[in-house]
Parts: sequence; C-alpha cells; structure tokens
Amino acid sequence: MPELPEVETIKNGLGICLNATILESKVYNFQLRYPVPHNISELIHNRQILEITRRSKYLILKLDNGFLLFHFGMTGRLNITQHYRKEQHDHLVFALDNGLIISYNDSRKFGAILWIDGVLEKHPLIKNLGVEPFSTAFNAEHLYNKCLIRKIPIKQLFMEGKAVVGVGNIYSSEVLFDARIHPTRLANTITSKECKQLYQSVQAILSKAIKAGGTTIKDFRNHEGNLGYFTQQLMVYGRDGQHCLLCHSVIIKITQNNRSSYYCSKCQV
DNA sequence: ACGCGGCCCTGGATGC
DNA sequence: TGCATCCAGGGCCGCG
Repeated sequence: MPELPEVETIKNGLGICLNATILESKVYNFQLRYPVPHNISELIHNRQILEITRRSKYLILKLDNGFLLFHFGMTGRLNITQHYRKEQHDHLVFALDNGLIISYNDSRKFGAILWIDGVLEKHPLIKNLGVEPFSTAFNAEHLYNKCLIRKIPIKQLFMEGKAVVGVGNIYSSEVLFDARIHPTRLANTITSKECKQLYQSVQAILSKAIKAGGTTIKDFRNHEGNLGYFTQQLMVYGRDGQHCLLCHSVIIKITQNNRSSYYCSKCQV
C-alpha cells in the first residue's frame, strides 16, 4: 500500500497520541518481514511517545528509551480506536494512557515492526536510504548528479529509493507523467532542465497526494479506516486503455522489473 | 553495474 | 459453483 504520502497520512492521524504513554501491549504474530522483537512488549511498556516522525516509508515513534518503527509493506495499516476488537491480521496492539488503542494490521505480512536503540541513522535499514523529497538536500542538481551516473530506466531510479525516497510504484508513474518523461528513458539521458522539472514534479505530486490523504487502490486506509482521495487525481496509474486527460491519446501499461508502469503514448518522451 | 527473476504472504478479481 | 491463474501501493537477495 503505502508510499510516502500514505505513511505521512498515517503519521498525521497519529498526532493525537503524541506525549501519550504506552500501557499494555500484545503481539499476536511475530513473523513479519523481519521477526518482531520477542521482548517488544517489555521494551515499550510505560514508555512515553516523545515524537512521531517519518523517514522514507518508515513511521517512527520516538519513545524515551528508543525508537519503535513501522513499515507497512503493501497492505499494512495502523488503526486507532477507543473500543478494540481483534481483527484478522492484527499483529500488534497497544493501549495508551489517553484511552486510545493502536493496532498494527497487515494481511500480507510484508511490513515490519522494528526496535532501534542508539542512533537511528546508523541502523542498516535506514543508513543507505536516499534523501527526503521535501528536504533541502533534494533539488534539481542532486537529482541530475544521481541520474548522470546511472544507466537504468528513470522509473527504476525512483523505485530504488537511493536518489530520493518515498516515490513508489504509483507516484513514479504520476511524477513521470507530470514531467512528460517516458518511464523507460535511461537516467543518464535526462537533461539538467528535465531534472529541474522532475524535481518539481516529485514535490508537486507528493504534496497533492498528502493533501488528499493518500491514494487508495485496494487496501490503503488511514488510521480511522477512511480512503485516500488522491485516487481521483491519478492521471495515468491504473488508466491503461483510457484516454489521456490532457491530449486524449491512449494510456499504455508496461512492465518494468515486474512492476506496472503507466504512461501517455504522446505526452511523454 | 545492470537486468532479471524469485521470494516473502494473503486475498480479490477474472476466466474456464 | 468450483478451481486455477493472475495481480497487487514494497523490498530484499542472488544469479549471470
């Protein structure tokens, strides 16, 4: 499910839990992408949530003794309720001293629950991530320098998350349409002018998607179980065979690295 | 370096 | 109705 805008949406929804203290918790299933730490319940017990942040597609709860991280894979969700009833695929549930109950649910189990004490940025899963799309480190020059040295399709450069993080399969297609660049264009053929446009498109598409509360294709729900409304603004993703909303040409679907890409046969070169 | 495929896992849609 | 097949917002690993 979640690319950056969806994780950001979940993060925003969790804001009401800032400064709350975690009471009891229960793990129903330890077998996710990585094993859930066996002592996670003891680690988070009676700990206060000091900050709620995001790095790439990781949601991070800073507690007073370490960091509790969630990754949502394809189908992960975080639900907040006042009256908890266990649902299928709930893997971790914890109660807060503000009366709210948070549950992590992931049917495909591609997500992860991690515990990090020490320096967050030194963790193996964090330290090699690309720059954040809304940080000053991400700009046209940065993107151009990353593109110059890579002879891979530009779509894959985004998917790698090494040049910039957070742009997954849906938003790669949307960003490339916005920038009028064909998904199979090799990164090292993208001009510096095009990189400036690409950089602007990344920020524009992601911020619109955050404003709309993310995109729901099948599974994504926010913390209240609501849909993401950026779906209605998708220009190419999932629209193969339909007409381009700008030029009326047909939208094409291709496969790159076993993932679907969508583009306008006329607008994008 | 790069392209490719497989794998983790569940469930919904589609087709025969 | 039932069964088989394909597909899905991610990401890691290994092969050639």
